[in-house]
Amino acid sequence: MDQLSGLNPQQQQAMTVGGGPVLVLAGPGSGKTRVLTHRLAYLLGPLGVKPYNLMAVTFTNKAARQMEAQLEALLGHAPRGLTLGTFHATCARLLRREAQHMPFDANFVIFDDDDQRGLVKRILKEQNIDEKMHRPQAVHGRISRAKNELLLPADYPKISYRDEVVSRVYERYQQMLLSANALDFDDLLLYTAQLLEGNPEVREKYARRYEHVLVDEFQDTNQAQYLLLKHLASRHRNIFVVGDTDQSIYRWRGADYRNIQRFEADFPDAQVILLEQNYRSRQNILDAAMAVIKPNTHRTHKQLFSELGKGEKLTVQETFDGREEGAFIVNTIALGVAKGAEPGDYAVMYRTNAQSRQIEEAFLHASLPYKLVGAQRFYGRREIKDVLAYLRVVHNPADEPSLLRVINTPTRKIGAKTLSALRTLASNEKIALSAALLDLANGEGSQYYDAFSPAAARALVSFGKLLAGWTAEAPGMSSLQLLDKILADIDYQSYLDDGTEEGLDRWDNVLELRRLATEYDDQTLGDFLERIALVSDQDTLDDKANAPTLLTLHAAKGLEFPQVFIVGLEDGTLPHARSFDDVEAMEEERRLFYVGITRAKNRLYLLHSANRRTFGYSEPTDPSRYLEDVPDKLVEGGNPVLAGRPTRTVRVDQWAPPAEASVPILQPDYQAGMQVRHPTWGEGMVLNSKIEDGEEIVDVFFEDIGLKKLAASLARLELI
DNA sequence: GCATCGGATTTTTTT
DNA sequence: AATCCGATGC
Repeated sequence: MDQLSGLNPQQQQAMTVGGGPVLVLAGPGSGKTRVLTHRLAYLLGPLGVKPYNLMAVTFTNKAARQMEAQLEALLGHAPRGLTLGTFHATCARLLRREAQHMPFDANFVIFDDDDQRGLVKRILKEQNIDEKMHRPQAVHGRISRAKNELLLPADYPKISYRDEVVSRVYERYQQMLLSANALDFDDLLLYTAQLLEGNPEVREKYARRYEHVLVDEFQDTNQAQYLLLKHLASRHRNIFVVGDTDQSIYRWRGADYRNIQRFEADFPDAQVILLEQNYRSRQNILDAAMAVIKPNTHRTHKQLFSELGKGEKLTVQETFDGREEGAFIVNTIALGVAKGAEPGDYAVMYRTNAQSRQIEEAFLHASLPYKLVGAQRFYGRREIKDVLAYLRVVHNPADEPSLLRVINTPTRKIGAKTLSALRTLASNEKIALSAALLDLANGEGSQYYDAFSPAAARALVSFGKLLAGWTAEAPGMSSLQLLDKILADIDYQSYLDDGTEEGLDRWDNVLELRRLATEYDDQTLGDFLERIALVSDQDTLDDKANAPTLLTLHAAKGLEFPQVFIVGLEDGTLPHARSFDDVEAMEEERRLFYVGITRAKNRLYLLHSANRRTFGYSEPTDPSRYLEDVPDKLVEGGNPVLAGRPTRTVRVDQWAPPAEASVPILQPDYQAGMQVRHPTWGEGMVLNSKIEDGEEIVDVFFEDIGLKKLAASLARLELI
């Protein structure tokens, strides 16, 4: 295999550079991921490094999976034993392995956002702190920030009264997490960094093991991540990091692009390699990107260049309001598709998740399918959280928040009063709530039975029996079997089915979770739960569906699309109003815009709307100040935002739908004669397929049950 | 113990 | 606009 094939000289240099610290400064589209994968292949192949001695960290699981696949293609086989994953997943694995050194045990659960906020809330209540004055989210934000900066509760600076409160809550928060045998996202990094810092034996073990450490998106590492990398590389000093300060967009969660400077200071012998050639975008797009990022301070200019030609000019368009913005997008896509573009070529990017709704409505209205990136949308749902909470309690009985969530869902007549009695009992006996419940499962034989009123005792006993049953059977069951048993035991389907459409939707979501469990059925319950806790938004992206993608600018990092819309380019939205009074935050907003621009390969649409609705009120807006930095000559018809030009608001509503747009823009994926397999009905033959209301409807003849009409997007058909 | 209603509050971005 | 919270009534 010629490993050097297809790489430019700088990329080759990065791939084959000798040992020691290496810093690759890579502009957008310069083939960062390619370089990382090729370097891994180079180390594993020609240099003969064992997979076991390599670590590569990425920011999303998707990126990790992509690298894995490319690596397999380069090597001809899948390397076994390679440490490749996100920071969080890698740390979680390490902590489980080293749990004997930690104040928690190996089957800890990972608390998500909701759990974290819920915990803070409980503490605020417990300590009689006014939630109005100290918003749970804000308090948690400060705690999270402290952890990212390696500040422990004891070291938390107490300058103001607010600090005093945060510090008190922080301390209790850590206690409560430990007592639930739980870690939050930040803990995964913090504890790992602490372990490596404080325990020389463990540090040596891993520092010896990892002969090479490779890091993607280095500009978005925080202090905890930096410290742990430093320790991991302390023995061999072969640390290879790739980053771009201009794409640093996670300052608010502790990321510190100054880590790049820190790296150069800590490793003065670091070799620096610059990747400037862009293989993604047309030159017009790169010129716009450079012009937009230029006003930022403290940056070294990168001359982005492309050999793909100038390409088409950009479109800067004002619409009347958000509704028309959606209509403009949908019309433009319909027109483009009618002229031969693929629906999947398009992406729509926005600053805040709330903006997606109106865009979705426009797509729904036009019966156009779309893909929405965002894991939270699924995993944050009540029914999903409920079911996961059951699994979590069985996996880790110490998880009190989950226990409290499920103990009365569906309702079992265990209300506030009974709960507080149970709590009192548990704290008097110094046992966990779950332990008390498991004992109560013995009915009248339980030593705790008489501590409750007869009705309360009965309710607790029956729940205790359920819990005891699951806990006893779980070890011999797969996640899927356990899930099914729980769903059946609590009759969750009838609980959800309240006769409304929404109830059915909720049950569908549970079935979707069940499908996910099927995928991970060969893994342990702990792996399954961890997997779910650490999914990133990008991980939910379905590459196969040929439909436009809707996503936030943050979620767009690392991705590319032939045609890109960046919408809501108004002062207050991008830059976001919350950033106005902070110079650094404003620079980050600009970088966010830059990241969005550089996602586009061929065509870029910049949209702003004269009126924007927030909190239910529609208000006039000003175009984003960043639009003024887009050079006149790069924009079709000139940049309308520049002084002296009349605005040209289109009223899309009044457009006659373009004739071409009425052509169905979906092409059937199936055609008559194809052999397919359905998960329940087995093999069959496609008799016909057509597009109806934006859905592909396939007629399939199954041997056993005959003719069925199926929606291609829902039935999980598999081509044979 | 549970359902309903009205009012307040919310939106930045995510592993 | 949508969700969350607390108070009220059953």
